[in-house]
Amino acid sequence: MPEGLEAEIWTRDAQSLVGRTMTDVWCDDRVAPSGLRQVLDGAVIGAVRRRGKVMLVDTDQGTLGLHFGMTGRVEVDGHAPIGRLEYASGADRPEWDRLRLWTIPAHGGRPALRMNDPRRLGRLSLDEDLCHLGPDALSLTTDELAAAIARRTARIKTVLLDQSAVAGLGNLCADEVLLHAGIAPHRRCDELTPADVSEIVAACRERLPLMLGAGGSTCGDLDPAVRKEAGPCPRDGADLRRESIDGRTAVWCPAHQV
DNA sequence: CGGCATGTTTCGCC
DNA sequence: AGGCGAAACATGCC
Repeated sequence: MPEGLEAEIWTRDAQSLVGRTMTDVWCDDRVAPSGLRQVLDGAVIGAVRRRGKVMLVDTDQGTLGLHFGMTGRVEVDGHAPIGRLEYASGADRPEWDRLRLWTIPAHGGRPALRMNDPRRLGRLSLDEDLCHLGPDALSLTTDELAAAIARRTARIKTVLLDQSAVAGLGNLCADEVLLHAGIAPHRRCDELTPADVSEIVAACRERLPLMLGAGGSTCGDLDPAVRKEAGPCPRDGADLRRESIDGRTAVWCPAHQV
């Protein structure tokens, strides 16, 4: 589930934590840097923000970073802003918790911030250098994308998923953007025209805010059911194609994505 | 049981 | 040096 859109939704929800003091921090040491708890204990939260797919909690003692991997999710004050999960049939077992963070003021006895991640591909970081991340997909400009794909020869979808090229896009959003841009996912970057680049940026600006408002990366035209069935294209009714491109499942319409 | 999964990191090869 | 592409990672689900 977690792409940049989910990180944005959780980040917005966690704004309620700003100004609070961390009174207790617990984490799964297998996914956290050593010393994380000691550093953050007693820290005051100054801001909660997002860079690409990463949620960042700024404190007066350091910045905590939350990477969600394939299956990470967040709960704030016992409330999950994204309740329905595509994965794990909604299961949320305590042993999958990777972070529990209590604060003052508190909201009942529950952690103010909790990350749960069944597959444990997610990570926690402290004062991580994120300078390698490219421009954010939600505010992407034509110049930025043109610069990101310049001198690159890989498939456009693969580059859209490269966080150092564009930050925030995951497999679902990349397919959605290309569907609306009318660009086939296997097209090579060096054969895209300026008009193609503009179409991709326009699709980002049009689709990503809509999906964000609708609930995230699973709320596009290519929702999980459509992806699985690979039935008719939601735009023109042609049969969707489902294939692996550079190790990721791509769903696209061979009729209008050229 | 085999295969697949919304992500990143690592490694060999240009 | 840095891009490309495949494999590995960890674990649950269909």
